Amino acid sequence: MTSQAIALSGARPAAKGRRAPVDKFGARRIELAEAALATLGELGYARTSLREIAENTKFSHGVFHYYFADKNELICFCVRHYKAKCVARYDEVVATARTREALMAGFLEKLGETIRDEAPMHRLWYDLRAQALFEDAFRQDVAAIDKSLEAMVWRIVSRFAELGGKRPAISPPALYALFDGLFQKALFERFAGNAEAVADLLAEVRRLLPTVA
Amino acid sequence: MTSQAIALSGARPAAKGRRAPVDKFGARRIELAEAALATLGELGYARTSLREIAENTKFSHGVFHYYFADKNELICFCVRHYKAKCVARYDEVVATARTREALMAGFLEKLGETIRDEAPMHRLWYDLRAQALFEDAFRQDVAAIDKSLEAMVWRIVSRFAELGGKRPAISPPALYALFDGLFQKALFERFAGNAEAVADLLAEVRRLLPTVA
DNA sequence: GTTCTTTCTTGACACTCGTTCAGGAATGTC
DNA sequence: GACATTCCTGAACGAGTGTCAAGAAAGAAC
Repeated sequence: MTSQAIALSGARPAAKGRRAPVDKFGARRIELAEAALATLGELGYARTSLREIAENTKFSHGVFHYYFADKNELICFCVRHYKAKCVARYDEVVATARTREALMAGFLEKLGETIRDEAPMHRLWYDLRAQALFEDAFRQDVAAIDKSLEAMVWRIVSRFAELGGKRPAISPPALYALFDGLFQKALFERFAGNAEAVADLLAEVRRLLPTVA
Repeated sequence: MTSQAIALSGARPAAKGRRAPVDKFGARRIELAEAALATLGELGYARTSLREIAENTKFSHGVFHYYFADKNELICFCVRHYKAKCVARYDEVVATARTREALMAGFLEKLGETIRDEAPMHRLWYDLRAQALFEDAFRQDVAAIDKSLEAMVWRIVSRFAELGGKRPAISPPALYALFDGLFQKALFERFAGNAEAVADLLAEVRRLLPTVA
């Protein structure tokens, strides 16, 4: 449900008599968003035009204006959609792991997977977060996503502490700052061509986790 | 000298017989960069055009192309220039402080000052760092700045530990990740209108510093 | 004062952008 | 079948972009 908390919102502009049974409109929005994510992750917010998004798609660029009020709404929807799926994945690890070791292993695995396979999505997120420092339109969505990520990290570490009969030795914001900072660094180095970036990140986290919980 | 390490570079395109005595060219570059920083910090990388930069200036927009190869070089130069000054300021605190308490106080003071008075500069830096995830042209400069910031934080905390007869309990990358993450969060909240953001940051750092060194 | 170089202004060029909208295609409903 | 609604296309618009080049202005050298 945490993953849903940041996923919904952004209903259609003037939905008057829309039937709920099968939400074709919502489904198409998601389809378009997932198609847009590929281009956005490749070029970033500023360099991506709706025309370019549409070109990597079977649709024309006009469709995007039919389903989204403007470019900003599209991008917010995309990132929110992606990050919600991310959070859900980590939460599954927390729900499944029965021992400290299993949780550590599961966490590191997901971490490695996501930074390896979905690096473009993550850089889009950092791009959006930076834009939110300038543009009011992004702030609410970014704040919500950031909050959900902080909560997710806190759930992981809390559970890790619990499985060891301990308590986290650090505040939720500091914990998130730490992990997010390390993640950002690894992401940057990965794009800079450092092949060891992911391994270094995982090693650092493996070393750090037991010291904070 | 650390502040210089990231400040230089970017010589004039085809400097053939330029006299060194008084570097008018370099001085003008700095003057233009400092003027550009105001607009860049207000609008961010993507939304700022050279014409808009020039409008908040006594110069015309053509001058910027006379002194800088292109928009990217201008922006890199601006941010490098600003961050070099930042590092120098913190280093002065480290060099001056004679006790743990003095170092803590000096560090917190500079931290508060800079996030209060120079928030637009900092959001420009985070913007540039995000762009570097997409654009190769920024990567080298961003990596250099990031490295210099990590080293600066390490010098502060090392000295803090030393003054207490201890050693830092955390790796340089993790330390920087932690502080940078908290700073980013505070910056965001400040722009989102949270008046307590700066105070919260300082409180968190005050609590955290003795636990890591 | 004249000449040469450096510095700066101005206007134009060639694009790209988000957005709008008239109209056609597809789909659903009776 | 016909009609209504929803969905989608593609052209057009107006605004804005980085870059460049021609030449004016300022300064230095003699």
